Amino acid sequence: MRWSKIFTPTLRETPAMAEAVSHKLLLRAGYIRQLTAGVYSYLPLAQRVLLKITAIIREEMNNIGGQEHLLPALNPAEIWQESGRWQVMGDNMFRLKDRKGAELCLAMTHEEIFTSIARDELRSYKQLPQIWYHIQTKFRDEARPKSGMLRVREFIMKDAYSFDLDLEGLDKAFEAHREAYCLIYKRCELEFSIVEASSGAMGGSKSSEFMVYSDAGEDWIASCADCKYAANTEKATSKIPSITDEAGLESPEKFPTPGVRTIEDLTTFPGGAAANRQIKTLVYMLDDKPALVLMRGDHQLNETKLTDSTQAINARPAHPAEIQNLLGALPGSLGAVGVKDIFIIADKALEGRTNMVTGANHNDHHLRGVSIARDINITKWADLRSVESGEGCPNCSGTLRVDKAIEVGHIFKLGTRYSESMKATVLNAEGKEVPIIMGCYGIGVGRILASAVELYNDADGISWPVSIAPFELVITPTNINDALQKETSTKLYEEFMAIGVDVILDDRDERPGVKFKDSDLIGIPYRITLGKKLKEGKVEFFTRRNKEVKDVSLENIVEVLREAIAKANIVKP
RNA sequence: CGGGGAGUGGCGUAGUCUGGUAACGCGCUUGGUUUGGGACCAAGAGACCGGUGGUUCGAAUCCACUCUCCCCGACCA
Repeated sequence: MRWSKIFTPTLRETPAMAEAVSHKLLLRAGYIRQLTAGVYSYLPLAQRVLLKITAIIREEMNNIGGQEHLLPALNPAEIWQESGRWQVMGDNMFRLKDRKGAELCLAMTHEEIFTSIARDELRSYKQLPQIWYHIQTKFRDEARPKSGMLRVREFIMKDAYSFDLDLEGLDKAFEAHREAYCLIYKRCELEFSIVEASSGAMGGSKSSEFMVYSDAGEDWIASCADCKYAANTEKATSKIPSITDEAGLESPEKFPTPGVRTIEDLTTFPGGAAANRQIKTLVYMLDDKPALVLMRGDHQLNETKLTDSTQAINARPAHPAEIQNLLGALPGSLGAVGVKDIFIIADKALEGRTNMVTGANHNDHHLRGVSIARDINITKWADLRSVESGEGCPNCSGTLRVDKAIEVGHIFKLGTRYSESMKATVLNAEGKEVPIIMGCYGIGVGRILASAVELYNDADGISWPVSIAPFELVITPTNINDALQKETSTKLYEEFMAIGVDVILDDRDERPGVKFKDSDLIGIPYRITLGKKLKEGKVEFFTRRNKEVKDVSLENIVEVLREAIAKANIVKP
């Protein structure tokens, strides 16, 4: 490719809308343009990167026996109704009607479609196992797209589905994907970690996420330095010191607390209590049914844990009016003592506690001397608490830390969640009809691209890993009007192309500074510069990542470059 | 959905409070001089100021409504 021909609209200034580093750089370097919130056009540079990422994914998926399909993005409502997810997906699904009024949606994921193919076509256990995948555009009507490519409404995803006769087969498929994913991320040079995660609306038992630690991420990961424990905070548990209470009063005692609205207020109020001696009472609507959620005063509720433990599809905090109606008081004075006929779920950290303080369901009044078991009619106990940095590792004596991360992949053991609801069965060796055991395995292709930029950038721009860079090498004659430079650079360019190096020749009639700035911004890993020393048969070899420059003779330059990129495990798209 | 911010040539902004017919930098075009880290000089092109309605002799500026985007939160296979 000649630079004079490629469309690379680089910008000197960053568009004001961008916040995340990857978003700014991808815009500035001419990779992407935004069409509307959460929807981007991938310009030629980005497309080159995407093709390289998907080539790596394809190779590793094919290596574990994956067979590539390409499934529709436009789906009829019926198939989603069959699995029950037409409702479950709620507002996150883009829905539309065709001219006949039939309901359709834009697929968010493809369990239903792949399962329907399996149901229609797989008859016998002899046809198992299967691993099917595709790389497709998916749609999600995110409430708030953000951070450039990291949270979008239209995105490219590789998703794979495994079909097995039994759980052993599923375990094997799951493990095969785990290993393939590790190879994929390694080859993209992403530093990642595998964490336990919630399965959420996907259903199924076990799920693992592949996370890239980055402040641009949206997930919080709890991890232990002393052992291998790592989990998304929506799933993570921790050890915390137990608290010994005094027996306290015979029965709860109501006392006035004018102006007290928060846990914090009550800790300083005369006759109040430390946060860890308070019961925080939250009111949630779980699928439009009210529930009281009880937490220790100093603990934070994790809503994913709440929905996971109650099987609720939608959970939202109740509105003040709903709360007033339900409990007769407003937030700040709420409690569960004496409450009947309402679902009450309590965090395990409250188990066995006595002599606590909580709201009295009477504005500006609280109760002291509350003993959970004696005074509150708990419907269900569950782990609802978000773990915090500094708490104890659940697996060893280490300490947990909590960091932000970008989710770049997620693998699930689905089991029979879809095969049962959609009746995808095969006959086993005994001639008995059994549901197919499924797994599903996703990779966010655009997120790999964005994560790589988040990980590899500096003041001058992007510094791509060689394996996914839009070009591996740029040849830069500092003055294209110099006959020797022009001739030599063209010769080198053709030579590198002939041996399969992905090279771009910067044949523009621009000042050297412009060329250097552009190639640094775009992030091409290696540059060969032809300048004054060319007359002595020397060119400059520049490494983008560490800015190292060395003079190399013309005879050796091909070999030097070849060695440099040999280390990257490159697949040609 | 709650809170905050912003829409002015391609990009970044000023102008809005205090109404008088749009300015600056970058980029772009042409000519010339330059050529190792985003050159310089000169001459140009390019904006009905997000939209609709209103107030006014006159609106980018004031008022009402509305659309869109960004950020925080909520939400998020």
